[in-house]
Amino acid sequence: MKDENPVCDTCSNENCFIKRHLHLPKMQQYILRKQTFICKKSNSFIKEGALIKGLYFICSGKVKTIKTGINGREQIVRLTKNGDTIGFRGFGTGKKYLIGASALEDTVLCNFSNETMLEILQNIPEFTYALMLFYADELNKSENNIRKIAHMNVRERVVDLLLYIHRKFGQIDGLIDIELSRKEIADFAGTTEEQAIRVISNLKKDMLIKTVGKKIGILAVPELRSEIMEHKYFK
DNA sequence: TCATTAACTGTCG
DNA sequence: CGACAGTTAATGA
Repeated sequence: MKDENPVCDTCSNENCFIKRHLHLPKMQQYILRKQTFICKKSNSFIKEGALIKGLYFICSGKVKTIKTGINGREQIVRLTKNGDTIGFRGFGTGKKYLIGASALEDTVLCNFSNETMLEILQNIPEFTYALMLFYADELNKSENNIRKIAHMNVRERVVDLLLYIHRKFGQIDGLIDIELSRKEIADFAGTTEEQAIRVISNLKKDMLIKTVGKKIGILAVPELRSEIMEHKYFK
C-alpha cells in the first residue's frame, strides 16, 4: 500500500458519498485530509477485531466484506464496488471492526479518519441526512438477507447471488464483470465450495448460465428469477 | 518440466 | 447438505 492523494474533483465516481456532497463549500476542507492508498488483489485492508479507523470509500476496484464464523468458515457479508462505502457499521459506536474487508481486484481506497468523519457529520447536515438514509437502506437489505439464508435452499441461494452480482456489476460480452472464486460464491451463499460447484454445473446443464474460466455469464435471467420469485416478496 | 492451485466429481454419513 | 478423497486442467516458477 502506498500513499498518493488524487483530488476528489477529478474523480469520476458520481455515486460516491463524498463526491455527491462536494458542491457544499464546507466539504472542501475535509477532502484534503483523506488518505488514499492501493490495496492489491486478495489483500485485506480491514482485519476483524482491528481498531476502527474511520470510513473507507472505494475509488476504483471491488471489495468483499467478511465475517468469520466459529468453525473458521467465512461468510461474505457484502460485495462492493467503486463509489461504495465500507466500515460504516462499526463507525462511531465500538472500538473494533466486526468485519474484515479484502480486495477482489487491485483497488484504490480513500480513508477518512474518525475525527474527520465526526466533524463532517456535525457540521454538514446534508451529509448526515444522506448517510442516515443509506444506513436505513442497508439495514433493510441486511434483514432481507437473513430471511434468504433462513428460507432458501442452496440452489436458490446461489441463483440469488448470481442475479445479484449480475445486477450490481453488470455483464460484459455475456459474462458478469466480477471474478469470484467458487469458494467465494460458496462463502456468500452460506454453503461449501463443492455444493456451490454442483449448483453451477447443474445450472450449466440446464443452459441457464455459462462459464468461461472463473467468470460466469447468465443466459436466462427471467427463468432464474422465477426460481426464486416466491422468496422475494412478502405474503 | 515440475509443482502448486483451483475447478470439478463421486461417495459416504 | 457437509466432508473427504481423488482427478483434471490451468498457471507459473
